[in-house]
Order: sequence, then structure tokens, then C-alpha cells
Amino acid sequence: MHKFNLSQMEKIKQTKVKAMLITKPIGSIVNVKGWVRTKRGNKNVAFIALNDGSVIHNIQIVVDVLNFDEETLRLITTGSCISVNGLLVESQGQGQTVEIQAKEIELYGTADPETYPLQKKGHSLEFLREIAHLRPRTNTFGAVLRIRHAMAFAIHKYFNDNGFYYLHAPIITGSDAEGAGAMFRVTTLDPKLPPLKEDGAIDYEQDFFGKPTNLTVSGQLEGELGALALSLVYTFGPTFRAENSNTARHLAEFWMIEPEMAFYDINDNMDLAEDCLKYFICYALDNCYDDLEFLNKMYDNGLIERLKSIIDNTFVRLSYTEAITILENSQNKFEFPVKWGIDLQSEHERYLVEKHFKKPVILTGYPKEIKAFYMKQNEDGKTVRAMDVLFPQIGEVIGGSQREENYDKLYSRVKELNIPEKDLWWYLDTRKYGTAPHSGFGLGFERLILFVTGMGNIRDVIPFPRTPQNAEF
RNA sequence: UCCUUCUUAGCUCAGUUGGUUAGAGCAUCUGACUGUUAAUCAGAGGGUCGCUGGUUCAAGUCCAGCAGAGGGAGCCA
Repeated sequence: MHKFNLSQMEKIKQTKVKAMLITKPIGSIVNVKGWVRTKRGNKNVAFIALNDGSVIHNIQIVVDVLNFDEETLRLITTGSCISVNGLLVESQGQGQTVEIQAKEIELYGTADPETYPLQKKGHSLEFLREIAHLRPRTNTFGAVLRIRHAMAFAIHKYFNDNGFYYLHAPIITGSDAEGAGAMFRVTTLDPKLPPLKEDGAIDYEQDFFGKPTNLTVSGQLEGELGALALSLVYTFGPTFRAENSNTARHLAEFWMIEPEMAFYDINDNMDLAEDCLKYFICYALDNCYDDLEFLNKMYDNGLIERLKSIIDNTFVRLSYTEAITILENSQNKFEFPVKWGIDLQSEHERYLVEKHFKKPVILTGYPKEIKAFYMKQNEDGKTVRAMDVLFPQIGEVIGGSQREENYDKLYSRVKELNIPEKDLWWYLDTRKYGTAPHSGFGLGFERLILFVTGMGNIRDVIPFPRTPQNAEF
């Protein structure tokens, strides 16, 4: 009856725990494989909580100790990996509906309890960041990673279902003109002995691409090229910013979704932003409820309520000028004084979203001086058709605009801001040949995940975060 | 990068005005228990108090520098 020789263990098709837990206990022999969360019991019976990551719940393995080799059972500890053949039965205990009466157990890998860092007990998120190679095995990170996957899938589904084409913008870029922040240099030159020109400067003509190149800070400009051919496109890929930012909302490597739409004005752009955000949150509630319930219970009692309120409420749409008036008339003491023309600080954005309106806000019509060169200029000569979508807790989740499609107006901004024209000739060409009104925005994927999971730190919603002074794992 | 708080056992933390042998809970190990739910009960082991230097008869405790982490801010998504 009891066997431990690998070759003797009967081959039975594996069932994922997720499916197992909703299978009727008709007394069939099943196989599950996974990692041990806890083992408890006495001389006669042992209970193993087994998890394979397919779902947040564990399946309970009941082991009749007398039928198994003592040494093998001793090695089944928290963190070890096993395969179990057994009988799926109705559970005699409370807390689960089905359980598996073990017939055969194969031990794939032990985990020395003296050194295995994950305990049955909860750990701080800071500690788990130091063992990011093992934290996917925790309930919290299992939940976050499953939700992250579901959100990535929902994004592709939403855009595909709405007639968008997925455009792959390049990761390596030769233009430094996006203006979205400091960049990471990409080079194959020897850092100790780079080839030099006669004047002592580094000779990038000898570099791999024949010119200085960097990792992308945005796929937007290429996205516009796609939109002015396919009408509706979106990019979804990694993005890199070499800023020395050390906050709970910033990563050096993050993922961004950038839809770009021909024939959309700023209002169409806002409609799309609001609709897609609601769709994503709705998708999470419909498909990740177990994981959300866990996070709601363990980290953030208001999470599910807050997600539902996003779906139920119309986002407030407000001009920058109106926002300034509200802030000026508020009794709130701000650290940074409010005046038309300033860039809004996070205390201002939080006041609008969390105190004044208590729902998401889309701000438009910013002063052109504080926004990027490519944004469409309004008739007033002072403002541009920018839009920022502000969410409670996390602030700016989307930044976008209608784009300036008029060649002369765009060109004059390029000149005014001393942007190197030679790097942008191809971008300017789109306004020369068959230009069209168009719009787009950037949605920070991790910021969306922050909001959907209720996690407080962006380092906890990406498997292996890259931040200043940290590229471990 | 700036402001601020922190760093003591594997983890989470306590440690008084500087004072003699640095504690707790959990985890681990050993034992008990015939169905447990982060099992329970009893016992045991486990420490270069982040690093370097200084003040002092005496430093986990005070001072300086460095490193790392948390929170806030800026930059942004």
C-alpha cells in the first residue's frame, strides 16, 4: 500500500488545486502536485495544506501516518514540494469541503526548516522584498501575481474587442526627444576604453548602432506613427526611466499601456480612458474575487468597496482653471501655494480626488508651459489639451492628450523648446503627409495593479522590482 | 536628490536617567496528544545589538561618519 520508490508511484493525470476544490468527491483517485504550506497532526494522522498557485486556497492532504515511511514524512515540511496520489473525499473536518486521503506521496524537493525563510506565520512586505525569489509562494504574492496576469489579459481583450491593434514599439531608441525623463544608455563600447574622436569625445559612430542609443521612456511617438495608419493601436511593454526616484509609486522598469487613436479628440480620449479603466476593474471583480477577498481581508478593508465605487461613479471632468479655483477657494492649508500656472502638487490632486469630489477626476486644459511639446494647443494660446486621470490613493494613473496635428504649430513648439529637430524628422513627417486629429494616453500598468490590489508599494505588484540601487534577482 | 524615522535571535518586536549574565511572542528542535485549521500543551537550543570610529570607570543605550530600509516630497506612469 505505501510506496516511496519513484518508479513505483502510479502515474495519474495531475489536477490543479483550483479544479480539485470544485470537483465532486465521488471517490476517484486523483493526483495533485504542489508546495507544502503547513503540516500538523499527531502520531496517527497528519494534515498537509498543499498549494500549487492555481488558486489562493490550499487542498488538505490527510495522511494516515502508520501507512507511510517515517523518514519521508519527516522531510515533508513547510516549503517542500510533493506529488500526492489519493482518494478525493468529502472532508470530515471544518474549513474545507473536500480533501485527499493520501495513498502515495512522492517527495520532489525538501526545504530545510532551519534555513527556509518562509514560515507559516505572516511576514512583513519589507522582508519579503529581500526574498523576492521565494515570495511568489506566499498567499499575498500569489494573489497579486494572479491579478496582475488577469489585468494584462483584460487589457489585450479590451483593446482587441474594440478594434485596436497591438503595436510593438521599440525598446531601444535612438531619440532622446520624448522628454519623459532620464534614460538608460545602451552601448556595446568598452566602458574603460571607449573609442575617442580627435576632440576627446566618445566616438559613438563606432558603437553598435552607430549613434548613442537608450532604453525607451515611452512608446508614444511610435504609437502615433501606427495610429496614423491603422487608426486604433495600443502598445503594452516595458518602459525605463533612470530617474533617482525613491517612492512607493515609481519603478526604474515598469510596464505601460499606450493607446493612440486617429480621429479622436480630447473628449473621445477621456471617454476611452474612463471606459477602459472601468472595464479592467470590472474584469478583476468578475475573475479574481477570491484573491481580492483575501487582500481586502488582510490589507485593506475598503478595497472591494472602492473598486465597486469606481464602476458605479461617473468620473468628474474638470479644467485645470476650474481646479485652481476650487483649490483657491478651499479652506485647506497647502504647503505649496495655489496659483494659475503652477504644476499641481500631489497634495492638490489628493485634495480634489479624496476630499472635494471623492471620486476619480479627469483634469484637462493645462498651461502649455508645464506640459509636453506634442500636446494640441488650444485657441486661447495659453493651454493645451492634456488630460490626467487622478485616482484616490495612487494619484495620476493616466496621463495623455490630444496631439498637435498642425505641422507649423508643432514645429514652432519644437523650436521654442530647443528639441533637436534631427532626431524627430520622422515624427514631424506625419504632420506633413496626411496629418489627422488624434489622441492617446499612457496608463501605468503597475499603478493600475496598485489600485486593483490595494497594495501600498509599487515594488509589491511586480515580480522583481527595479529601483535605484536594486537590481537583485 | 531633499526631509524624517528606523536597523537588537530565523521572523516581528521590547529593552527605563548609560550599570554587572540582553528579553518576549512566533518559527526551529525534542517530547505529549486518534481529525487538525497560522492546531494545542511541555521543554530545549538560538545574539559580533547594521558597520567603523569616538566620549566614558562602564555603551544595545550618548556623539560622528558610512551602509541599508520605511514614511513623506520632487520627477512621473
